[in-house]
Amino acid sequence: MPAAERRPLTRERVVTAALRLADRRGLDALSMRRLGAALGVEAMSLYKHVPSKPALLDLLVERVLAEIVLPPPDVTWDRRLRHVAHELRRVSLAHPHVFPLLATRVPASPQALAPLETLLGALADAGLDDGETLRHFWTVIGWATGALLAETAAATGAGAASLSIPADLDAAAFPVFARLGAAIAACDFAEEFGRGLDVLVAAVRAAATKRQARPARGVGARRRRPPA
Amino acid sequence: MPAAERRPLTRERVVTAALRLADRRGLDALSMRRLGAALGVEAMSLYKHVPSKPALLDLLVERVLAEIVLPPPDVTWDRRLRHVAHELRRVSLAHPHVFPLLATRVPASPQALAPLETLLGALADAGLDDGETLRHFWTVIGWATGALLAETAAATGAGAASLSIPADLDAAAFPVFARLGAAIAACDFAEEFGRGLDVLVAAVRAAATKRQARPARGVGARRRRPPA
DNA sequence: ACCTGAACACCGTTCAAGT
DNA sequence: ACCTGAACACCGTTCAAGT
Repeated sequence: MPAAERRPLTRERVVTAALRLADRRGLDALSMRRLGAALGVEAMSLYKHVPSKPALLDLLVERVLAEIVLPPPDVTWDRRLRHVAHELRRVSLAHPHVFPLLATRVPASPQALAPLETLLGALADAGLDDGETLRHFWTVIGWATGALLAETAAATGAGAASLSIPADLDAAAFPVFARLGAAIAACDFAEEFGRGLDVLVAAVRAAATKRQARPARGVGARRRRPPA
Repeated sequence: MPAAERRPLTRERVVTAALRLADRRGLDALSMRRLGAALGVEAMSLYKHVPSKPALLDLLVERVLAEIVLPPPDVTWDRRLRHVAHELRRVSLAHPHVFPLLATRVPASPQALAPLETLLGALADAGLDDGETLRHFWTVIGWATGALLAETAAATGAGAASLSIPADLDAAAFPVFARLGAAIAACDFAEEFGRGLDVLVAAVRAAATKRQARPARGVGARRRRPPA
């Protein structure tokens, strides 16, 4: 193993090396000791730049989310929504071993929050009120999380394709399952991601259209704000 | 700590004790040594009943999913869909520390697969073709996974509410985020789960209606007119 | 002031030795 | 045949001692 360059250790270098280690050898291989070795340093030196291992995992999440390229702000809301979703898919597949962390830990830095703001903005611009915006935000985020958890698990070969038909499945007790078995096994993740997005964009459009047909009723419009 | 009963150790007792330990003290506290201690036995004795710790975690997932009560088969498809979703939410909140495992590991036993079969059956009965059934299946599963990951994280106090506004958020750079901050913090998970379900049921209904309005086209078969 | 060796309190798992 | 003590190869983290 060639000694790592003697550049001074920084938080950025630590996170970069951690991401590389996780990408190459999986999350289980990411130990403080191994990470130190990859940087040509003792494990204990890492604690100068990172408070703890959980904190390092949070930094990993922020780093990956920061790789998302935002859409130009002047395109239609549905293109912005699709853009963010596809970018999330892109960076997730670039770091499939890390994805379970993305699904589990919440980012706090502005860079990691920016894609979420873009998504919220797209939904608001679709014509949803605040409550509907939040609701559809959760639906999109939740759907993407679940879909990508399945796809990244398949990519790492770890947890099977998130739904595989056991060989000894009782076809009489599980008729639909048995019928769809082939379709499940042959699932084209890329196409399914696009079609799932179609379903959700259509749902947003339907909600917005319905709202437009209704007499306008803002959130809290009935209540009067107390004077500041 | 009272010595556990001297009943003979079985796989079932091991899984039960593991679930109780994870529920009470969190997943991090579930070590083979501690689990052995809870059963009044040495850690190494567990390996007689369970091949490894990852295998034990899989058994934990199966146990929790088996707690789902299936709907009666004779109710409408949308009630069956809602029933399964609400049951998944119920058992998830009964074991919030275990939920990250549910989102990450795929069940294989018939008992754990039964709720999925019910969900697939409901979608097929809604009038979707095979491809659409699978697509909406993923949408529902993905959405529920994401929503419950957020809710269980909030319940364990672990990862914040999956979306919290940092105190120092730049309101100018994150206008929608800042506007929705209060609504996010006050989110009523139970109501939001129901409304998210409404969105997805409506999406299924729309797809089914659209299909019905289309000239019938079976999977891989051109429509053939029955002789008049 | 920075880095680190040794140490502490743990892990999952193996296996030879006990009963 | 079953159980287990000791051991192996690791963990994350602390801290006093070195430079």
